[in-house]
Amino acid sequence: MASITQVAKLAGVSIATVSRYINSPEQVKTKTGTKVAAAIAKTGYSPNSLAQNFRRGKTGNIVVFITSVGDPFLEGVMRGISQIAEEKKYNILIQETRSNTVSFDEYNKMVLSKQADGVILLAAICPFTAPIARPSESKQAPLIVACESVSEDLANLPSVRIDNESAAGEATDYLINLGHKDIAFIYGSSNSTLTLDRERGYKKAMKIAKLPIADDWIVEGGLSLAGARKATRKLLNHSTPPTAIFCANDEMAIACMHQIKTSGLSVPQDISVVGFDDIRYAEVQDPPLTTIAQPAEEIGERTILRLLKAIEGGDIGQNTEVVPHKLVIRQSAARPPKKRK
Amino acid sequence: MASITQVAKLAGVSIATVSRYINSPEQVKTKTGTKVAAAIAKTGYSPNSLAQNFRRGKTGNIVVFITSVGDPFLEGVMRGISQIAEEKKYNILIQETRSNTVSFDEYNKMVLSKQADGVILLAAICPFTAPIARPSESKQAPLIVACESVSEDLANLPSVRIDNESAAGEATDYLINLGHKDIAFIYGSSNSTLTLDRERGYKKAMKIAKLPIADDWIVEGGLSLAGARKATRKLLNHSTPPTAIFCANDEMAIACMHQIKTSGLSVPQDISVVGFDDIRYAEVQDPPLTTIAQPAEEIGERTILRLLKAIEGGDIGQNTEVVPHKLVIRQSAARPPKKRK
DNA sequence: CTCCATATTGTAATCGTTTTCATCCTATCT
DNA sequence: AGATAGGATGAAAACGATTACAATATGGAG
Repeated sequence: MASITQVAKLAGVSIATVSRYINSPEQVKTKTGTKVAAAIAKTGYSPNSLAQNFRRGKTGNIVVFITSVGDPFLEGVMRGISQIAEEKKYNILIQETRSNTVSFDEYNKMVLSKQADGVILLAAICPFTAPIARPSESKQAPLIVACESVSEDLANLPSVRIDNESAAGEATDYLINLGHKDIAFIYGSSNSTLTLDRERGYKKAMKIAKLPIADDWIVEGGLSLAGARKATRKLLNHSTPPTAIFCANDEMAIACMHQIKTSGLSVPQDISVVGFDDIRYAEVQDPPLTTIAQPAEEIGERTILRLLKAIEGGDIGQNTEVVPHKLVIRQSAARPPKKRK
Repeated sequence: MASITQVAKLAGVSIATVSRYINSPEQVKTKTGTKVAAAIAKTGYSPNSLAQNFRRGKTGNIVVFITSVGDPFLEGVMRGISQIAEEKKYNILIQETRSNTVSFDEYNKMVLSKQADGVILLAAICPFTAPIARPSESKQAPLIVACESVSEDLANLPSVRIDNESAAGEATDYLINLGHKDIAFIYGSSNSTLTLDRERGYKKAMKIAKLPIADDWIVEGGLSLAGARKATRKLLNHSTPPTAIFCANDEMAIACMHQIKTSGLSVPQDISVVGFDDIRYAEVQDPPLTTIAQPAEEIGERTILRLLKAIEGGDIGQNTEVVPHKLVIRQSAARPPKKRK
């Protein structure tokens, strides 16, 4: 409520002095400082950050877009992001996109209109609608993509992620090496390029192993528990059900395992399950879930470091930074049952 | 980059007209409108929201403080909040507090300094340090607490939540009615008043049933999987282990079940487990977790509605709004084993 | 064609800071 | 004591939008 003018008046100094006292106290004489401090205390003054931001031309905020809170995978990445941001005195704000379709332009505008100094797209399922003729094409706002990969047809956005395709290939190979031939795949959503990458990896591995890829063994799990359960039921009702199911993320794998057990079968004796992401719930499942681990915290750190470099005038680059993944072997996958059919 | 001045110059009109064209197009003649539109397109102009916010004196943002993304419980509450906010044209920003201790004053200042029009504290574990002599005591910023209850010694903050104490009592009663006498409790953290409420409910129910409350049957689970596993191990190693364990939230209950099974016992045949919150992972556990469900979405809606009323000048009130909870019975709790000792 | 009401546009003040530049003071050196 | 360097302060411009008010244009009625 109180403005700097009132503080200045009360302290008997000019507003410039008050401003200096706040932003660089060493510039003002101790004696004046105490007077100002007293006036601030008395008025309960707190700088109007709207005015500050306006004047300074920056907010000190970085907005991270996520699909929704409550996704355990985000935790590690956010930790990496927040730690660095805190050191560098930036404030992290998270915004949920939910099911809203947000175009690339809208993200860009967010920065152009100064609502944020930079933007991170974190595993956000968003149909990256190609930008309509961008006006000042030269000026790309500081924006970086984490975890998600970006469709080819769009600008070559800078990003940090694992090689989802290779990782999915490894997971599939693991199942193949265990002796599985009938391997199904539950993908997330056709909006999620990340999920599509994983599907590609699965298919490639199957093809290399010369194993059949039945169309009806690739089903959509909608990235949700309910969706994955339904998908699993569909697979179990198949005339020749698979002996292994590879799920595009852990959330779906957990639901998948649950559905298998509910149907009276056991994991991994009857059917093996492999997930992706290694969320914290994976290892406390029964059986503990075999999955692909992402270096979440490292991804977060690298992402924000590149973004900050861009914000502070450096070049963010156009390339995709690939970080290593790891297959974490637990107990949800084993050799296929001897007898079949 | 481009400012309203440049657009005005290019369109051959005054900045007032440009402003009007953007904010209330019906006030400007169609012909002028097209000129302005052309200029905007050409310059790629996007209003500087820093200037807008400054001038308008509000941001249109509401900040929700949470401890961390990745907590599945938050999902429902946030859905409720976001839906209403969207209708009312407010923007929801989430900020993680992590382990940082944030004082009440800091939240208050956030609004006073106009960074947000209002603040929601959502299940945020924060030591509500009492405000230091508040200056303009009269002016309480629009701030409301969701889910968490607030310690007595602090100002009577408005809040929306379930009756954690009663709910915990019901859960405990449920175990007692099943025939359990040796019931342990895993609490979250001594920082979390919400957890303390649940502990109180547990103790009260035990006392009413005249059952012993052994001190070493109340252990800290740290609100984490790892912490709860450790706590469970401690309970299992007890000279007379409990036949039932009530956990202050589902996350810990899931870890608790896992630890019990890892130790070669089974749930619920050997030990019953009950959780709290009914996060989405609860029902896909093996066995599905019996727990207390909160009407998360409703909590979110009520919270934001009250906050918006306060922002728009109404009175937010000082009272706690209590919404109904529900015991969800699944398969993680059963009668205690016949033989004991 | 003139006049008036109304629709449209322009001028300029304003929001609360930060910051440049000029001014004034103080202390040190000669 | 006088000169001067440098530290502390103040005056005022600037940031980019919104908006009250004034000015001008437009159109219809008489």
